[in-house]
Amino acid sequence: MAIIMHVDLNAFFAAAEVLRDPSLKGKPIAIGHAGRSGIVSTASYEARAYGVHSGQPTFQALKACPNLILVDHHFDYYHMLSNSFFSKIKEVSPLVEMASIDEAFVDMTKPLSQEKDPIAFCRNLQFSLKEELGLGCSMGIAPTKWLAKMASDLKKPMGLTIIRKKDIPSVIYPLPIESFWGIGKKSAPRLRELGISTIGDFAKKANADDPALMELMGKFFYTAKSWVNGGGSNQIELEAPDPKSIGVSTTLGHDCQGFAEVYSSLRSVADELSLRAKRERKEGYGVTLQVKDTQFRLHSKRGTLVHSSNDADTLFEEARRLYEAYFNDMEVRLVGITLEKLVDPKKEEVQMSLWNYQEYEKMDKTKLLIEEFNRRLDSPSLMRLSEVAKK
DNA sequence: TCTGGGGTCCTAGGACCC
DNA sequence: TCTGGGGTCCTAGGACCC
Repeated sequence: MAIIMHVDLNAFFAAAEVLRDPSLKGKPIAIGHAGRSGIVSTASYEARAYGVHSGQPTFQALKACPNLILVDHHFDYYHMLSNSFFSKIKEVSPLVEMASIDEAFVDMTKPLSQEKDPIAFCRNLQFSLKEELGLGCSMGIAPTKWLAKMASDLKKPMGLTIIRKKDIPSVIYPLPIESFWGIGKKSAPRLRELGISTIGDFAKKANADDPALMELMGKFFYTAKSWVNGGGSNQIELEAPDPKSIGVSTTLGHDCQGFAEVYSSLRSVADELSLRAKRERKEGYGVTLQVKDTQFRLHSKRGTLVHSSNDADTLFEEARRLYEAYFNDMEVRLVGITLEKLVDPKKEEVQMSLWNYQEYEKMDKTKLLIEEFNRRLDSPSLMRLSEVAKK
């Protein structure tokens, strides 16, 4: 049987900021903008003690924790740290799947089969990640990816949880239905209406093929039913799949009505999208314009290009056409453009990517990463890029 | 001072064809 | 007097995740 490990970096963005600025250590911090539409993306454990949590508007977080230190995102730096994390994991097993910037699935079947004390082996890995990268993590070990993910969520921070198939009824079934990975805040209340308040309640009804439950969940019913019975994938996806879409959106400084008011924002969204598509070396045929109204409802309209493109003017003109045709009378708080039906453009000369992978793969030490990041922050090329993005 | 931004996948309904 | 029906492709919206 396969042994799958899920590794989840604890409060990753917050931990990364503490590494850059050790004076933040032990303090309540949150990553996010302080402005009108800022929300918390990650809070340190010190801040969580005050009730600060991700997804919370920053003004509410500040109300809950007046000493809260708000720190802006540094995504390029997080990606560099994340790469070091994955390199370190790959030293233990080459079968690593990047589940997100701060999560990995690892097939540990082979490395652990040779170990007398598998638990000590995993603890060692956990401590060396902490020591060498300065990043704490929680680990979940189980026969499937879903169970490993559920396991790593059980103990945080620095948890290590093992779930065997026979442990499912005692460990997983008592958990509230809200903790089911794959069931979110829309479905959970509907399941509760059916009398399902724990994962065990779900398993019981699912195994009886309860018609109301099947109707409610659609195709996902079969996947979820398999998961709670110890089934589901244990396959590690080594290659990141080709992206299916690339999108850029921005919340406006104030609600806007009419094309003239969103012109400059839409222009910078198109420019940023073009840059990103070019960096990924993708062109697309589908251009979707997205807007959010003042009631926070999302609307979208799609256009199709005759020739695939990632040209900023082409993307902008298509977005403008859609905006004027469908949204000119709407009061909007967000505009975005997504490029879809992606294709690889004809081979061009190899373009240097913004972050040279080879370069930071060599740098194992966090300190070097930080120095490199800070150096790049001051570099003129990056300044120019951020200027472009602002226009 | 109400509520981000990046994605993936699924579904319902319409257009179109035979 | 009643609404064929199956298949495919496309679009908009929505649920979910980090």
